[in-house]
Amino acid sequence: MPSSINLKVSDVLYKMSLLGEIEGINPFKVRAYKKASEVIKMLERDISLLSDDEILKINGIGNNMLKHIKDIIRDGTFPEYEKLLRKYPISLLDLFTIPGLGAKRIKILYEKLSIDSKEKLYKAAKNGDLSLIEGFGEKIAKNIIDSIERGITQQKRFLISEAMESAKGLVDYIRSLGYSRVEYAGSLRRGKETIGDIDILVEGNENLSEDIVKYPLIEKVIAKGSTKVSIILKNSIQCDIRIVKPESFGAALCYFTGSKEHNIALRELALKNGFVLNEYGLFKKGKVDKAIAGRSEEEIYKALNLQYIPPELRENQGEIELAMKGRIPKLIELKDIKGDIHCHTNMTDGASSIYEIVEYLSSRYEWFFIGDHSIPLHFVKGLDFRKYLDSRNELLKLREKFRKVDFDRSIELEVLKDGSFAFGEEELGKIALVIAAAHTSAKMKKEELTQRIIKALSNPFCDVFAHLSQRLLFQREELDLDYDLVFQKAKDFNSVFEVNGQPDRLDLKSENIRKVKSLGLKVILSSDAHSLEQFSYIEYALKNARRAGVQKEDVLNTYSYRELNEFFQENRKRRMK
DNA sequence: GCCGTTTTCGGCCCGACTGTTTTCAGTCG
Repeated sequence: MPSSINLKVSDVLYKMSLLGEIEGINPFKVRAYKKASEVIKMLERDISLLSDDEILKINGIGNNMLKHIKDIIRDGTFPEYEKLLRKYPISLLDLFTIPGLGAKRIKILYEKLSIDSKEKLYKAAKNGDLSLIEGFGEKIAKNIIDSIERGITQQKRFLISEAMESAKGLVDYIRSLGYSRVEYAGSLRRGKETIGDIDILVEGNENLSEDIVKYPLIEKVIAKGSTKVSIILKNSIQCDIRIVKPESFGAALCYFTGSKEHNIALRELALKNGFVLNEYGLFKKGKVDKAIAGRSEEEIYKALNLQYIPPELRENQGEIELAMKGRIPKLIELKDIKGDIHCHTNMTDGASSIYEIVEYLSSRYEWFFIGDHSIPLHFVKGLDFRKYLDSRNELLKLREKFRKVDFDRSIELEVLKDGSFAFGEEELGKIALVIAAAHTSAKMKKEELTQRIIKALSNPFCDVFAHLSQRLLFQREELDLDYDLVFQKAKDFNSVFEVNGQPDRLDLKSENIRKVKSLGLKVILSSDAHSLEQFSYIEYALKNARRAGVQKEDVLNTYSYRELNEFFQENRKRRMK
């Protein structure tokens, strides 16, 4: 996980890049600051603990940047940055969040009208002061007013589920117009935790733009050309639709899937090999009329002598080097998943009855476990042991009727403040699958909290540990735990961590899944469904796991029902010794 | 400011769209 010092360094370098842009320094310097900011943000290890040599090994960081970084770690700033801060107010950077405003225009606004905040900008636009400046016409002023009034900024991000729903709606609409090849790209396709905007690719012709802007859920059309339409939907998600020809579809899909860093690395590799790569195809240098590849992504990677790289791995985090050596892992796929372990019925905070869930899942999976919260979570009617047993017996009776599928009752068992479980040992032995989780007392000291979790993991009956970090995206920070210590101890207990697919949880997050995998531990994916529709959320857990490079054999959902139960029984026995 | 199977200097991804113009700069992804 990025340490707070990494985020600080990354933030200062990013601000430096923006101020540098305003100042008008060499654009490649700007890019260097941005790139350094980016890689440090993604860095897993605490940069202040790395040696100079180790830092210099990071791609995008040279001697000058190293010096800046060390200054920032020590002083929180560095001389070149200070110099620009004396010249421009930091509040100027807020203006970058307004679409259509970049460094050049921001500088002019500041120098000519002393505008250094959204408030001043808004007033000036309303008063018509902007028209005093050459190059600022009516439309720009209107756009500024519009954006500020509606709070449309470029930094807003969305849960993947919200973005996916919007994307599917639009894709269906375009298909209904008679276009058959329509795909979403961008961070949605890469399965990122949160999504900034939606990218959609359509094989079609220029007539399509006219039809697209008739989509009823559009709030605003930003741009409309023959190959690109940009819109903002009513739920304020921006959506870029690209219209491409069949011979370019693969190249465009690759290009618009990104990430940007992956693309740049691919293009640089292409150049080294005497090719030019763009969204239309892969071309021999100087012969841009005839593409070597472009119809499919596979074609392009192959022509670059690379193994195919799944979208989830395209972050320029070493995947290109792996692909050169043919060592891209075969990632787990949806079809490998045989069952789910974690959901909620209407006995606690779910929407459906046990029967409805069995009926729904019996046609989808080979096996499944139906869970529920335990005491002492009274606010969601958590089950006591008696209720667990009774409802389990009710469930098991349904085996008669649903013979083709295996199922049993799990429980999301509360980890108490001292790390013990809400049920005693004798009771625990009678529970088919224990999913330990903490929902309360998060405000403990880091050391105490860490010990609490470790104690829970050491319990012989801790079959699975659910949503470890307790984060809720956009709402709640992750627990302040010593994660490395927790994972280290987890190795001793052969613990299994859940990868929760609720779009606001996605917990473990992919960085932590990677760590757990590297220790040789298994994970288990879950939907944590609270309604029938939410069982599909396991796909978000899957995406998260794929981004961590997880393979079929790392994931217990790929086991048969028998193998799975044997695994857990083995684990319990071993821990009791 | 970074980087090197063409390089320690001279490159650095590149095309689409908008707005304000009259041939293009700025922004964006």
